[in-house]
This record gives sequence, C-alpha cells and structure tokens, in this order.
Amino acid sequence: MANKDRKERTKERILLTALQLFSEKGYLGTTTKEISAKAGVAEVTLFRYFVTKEQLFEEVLKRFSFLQKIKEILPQVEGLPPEEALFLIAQAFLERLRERKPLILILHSELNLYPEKVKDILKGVILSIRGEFIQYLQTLRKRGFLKEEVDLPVCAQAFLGMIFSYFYLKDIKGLSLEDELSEELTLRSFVKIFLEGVKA
Amino acid sequence: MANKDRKERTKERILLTALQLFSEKGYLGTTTKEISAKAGVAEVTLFRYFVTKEQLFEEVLKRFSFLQKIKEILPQVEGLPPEEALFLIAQAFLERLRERKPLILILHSELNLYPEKVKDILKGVILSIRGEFIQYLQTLRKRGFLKEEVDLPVCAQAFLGMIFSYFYLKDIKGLSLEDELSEELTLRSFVKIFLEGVKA
DNA sequence: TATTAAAGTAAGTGCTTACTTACATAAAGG
DNA sequence: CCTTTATGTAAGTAAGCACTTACTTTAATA
Repeated sequence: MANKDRKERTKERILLTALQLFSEKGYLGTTTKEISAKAGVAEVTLFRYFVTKEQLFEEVLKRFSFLQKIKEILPQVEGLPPEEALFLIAQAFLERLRERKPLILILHSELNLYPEKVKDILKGVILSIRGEFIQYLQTLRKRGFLKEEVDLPVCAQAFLGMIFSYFYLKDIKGLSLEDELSEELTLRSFVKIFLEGVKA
Repeated sequence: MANKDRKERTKERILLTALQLFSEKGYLGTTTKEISAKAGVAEVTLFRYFVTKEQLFEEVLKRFSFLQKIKEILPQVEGLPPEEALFLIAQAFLERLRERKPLILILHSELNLYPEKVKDILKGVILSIRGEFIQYLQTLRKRGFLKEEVDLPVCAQAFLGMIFSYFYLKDIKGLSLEDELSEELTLRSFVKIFLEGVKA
C-alpha cells in the first residue's frame, strides 16, 4: 500500500465518520474525540488533517455535497406514457433524497453554522433536481400534453413538493400516520393528481 | 401587583426567551447564561424555576406546542366556490405554519433530544391540520365535487405537502429561487393543479 | 537496512458551561 | 412594621471540550 493511499484513506475515514455523526447528533453534539474513536484513529490525527473542528465540518460539506452525481433517469423515461414516466421520476427523486439523507440532515439542523455555505449547497441541490424535472416537463409540453398556460417552475415545485414532504415526514422525522397507503400507491396517487392537474 | 403574578410573569419571560433562543441557535447552542440575560433575570432565578436546562427545554415544548389554538377557518369557507375556498385554506395553513415557526425550528433541529416527545408533538400538529383539511374535502365529496376513487388522506398529503415545501424553502431555509412567482400566484397555481387533479 | 513519513500514546492546558451555595435586597402581605 | 417571598449578587465547583506538546511506534521507500 502506497503511503499516499494510506493518507487518503485515513482522511476519508475521518470524513465519512464525521458526516455520519454530524448528521446524527449535529455539529455541537458531536465531539472530536467521538469522531476519532469511531473512525479508529487517534484524536491527534484528526487535528493533523483538519486543523480545527470547524474546518473538518467545512470539508465534510465540500466532500459530500458535490461529489454525489445525479443519475440521469430522464433518457430512460422519455418514451414511456407520462403517468408511468412521472412515477419513475418520483421514485428516483425519493431514492436520491434517501441517498443524500445524511447531508440533508446536516443542512437541516446546521443553519446557524455557515449559513451562507449551507444555503448555497441546498440551493444547488434543489436547482439541479428541479432543473432536470423541468426538462422533462418541457418534453411533455412539446408533445402537447400540457395546458398552455401553466408555469413550469411552479409545476415542478408542486410535484417535487409533494414528494419532498412525504420524504420529510417518513425518512427525516420517522413519522408514519396510521391511515397511510403503501409507498407505491401514495406516489401513484400523487402522479395522478398532478397529471390531471396540468394536462391539456 | 400580586406576588403570584410576579412569579408567573418572570417564568413566562424565561420560557419565551428560551423558545426564541432555542429556535435560533438550537438546544446546545444556547446557554443558560444567555437566556437569563436576555430575559432580564439572574441566572440563578432560571435554575430556581427550572431545575435543569433539560427541564426548561421540556417546559418550552409543553408550553408552546399545545396552547396555540388552531383557528377555525372552515366555517367561513364552506359556501365559497372550491377554488376560492382552497386558496383561503392554503393561505391560512401558511399563516399557521409561520406563527409556529419557532416551535417548528426546534422540532426540526432537536431530533436527538427527546426524540419521542418531539415526534409526538409533530404528529399532533400534523394530524390536527390534516384532519381539518380532510373535513373540508369531505364536504366537497358530499357535494359531488370529487372523483369517487380518490383517497382523502393522500389528497390532503399532496395539497398540504406542496404548501409545506413552499414554507420550508422560503421561511425555514430562506431560499428564493430566481424565477419564482409571487406568493399569491404560486398558491393559486397549487390550488389549480390540485383541484383539476381531484375533481370529478 | 537506514531513512523518512504516518500514525499512536499520554499527559496536559485553558476555556466554557451547567449548576451550586451563601448572603443581600426589595417588594408584598398580614 | 415586621415577616415572608421573590429576586439579585458574587464567587465558585466540577466536568467536558477543543486543541497542544513531546515523545514513541509502525510501516513504506530508497
């Protein structure tokens, strides 16, 4: 094992552990001792790489907010009937939110620390996802599927908002209301409502 | 001024200040010194009323999660055409979320502390709001306005979800996307999409 | 094998924080 | 007016935390 690999791997281990702990307990609720213990390194090693806890936090944000590539599902979906396509998009969106859950949790509870940085990241994530979705809506519009007068960004907000709220309650807050349908049925209902709401 | 009033007023002042600071800086980010200073009392007074910081936090939750009465807008709305009624409901819902913003911020960032208690409160808030909305949907159904097959709880989730996400981005995260419509237009668009999506 | 780089051990420093104790003052009530 | 009750002042304690320093061990490299 080359020495450089070794360095990178320990650094990576610390970053990963920090991501996890920050997302579970918040920035203030997590101690450097805890991070280093769980990462299996000496506390001093942590400080050798990231001079302060704050810098570690910053690097966690950097490392995990941009690297996760957004998978493109649009191409696979363009030929399908809109109802099916929207369902698949909804599923993919949910999946994507779930993958990013630790980061989302951090952005969620750590508005006080680095408010601008956190906001920028969030904005980037939202704009990219919404952008993709608007792209799909445009193909629908070209095919004459949509009402003329609808505003695409607002439509996207509406549809993604339904799904985000669902994610928020279920995955972030861990709430399940007794009378809930299965996930698939819920998403399909959302799709139906949305589609009827915007189609020509 | 009676002595009892005096006691209650200082206690209330501490609770209010704590609510505000906890919601701004989180539980761990707020110190008892800070709370007492801002409330204009000696730190020791805080501890005389609430033996520990944790107990103060608990009382903040108790005090502000149940007292805020949910205003009834349904009666004022029943006669109106559905599109107008839904718009007013959407506005009222947003307003209600905004009133409760400090509490929501706390429930938001303090999942670690008292997870069960926090969850219960959140669940109560959500169920009560959703319950009211379902009530309204039932009147629409009775009047034959809705598709037969739609599931009311899911509809409610969809509609309130759009609005909640809007609130989340705008009021909680302070994000505004450049291409956004005015609040009124956005809400009216949501209403249109939803109504077309569920009507017979 | 000798050298160098990466990581560990261990002890400690200074600061902040929740919480305490003992005593003092001011207002309310009888 | 005198007692009781609410609040303040001031000083302090014990613990936890981020971060440091000095030295040692382990492992890659030349």
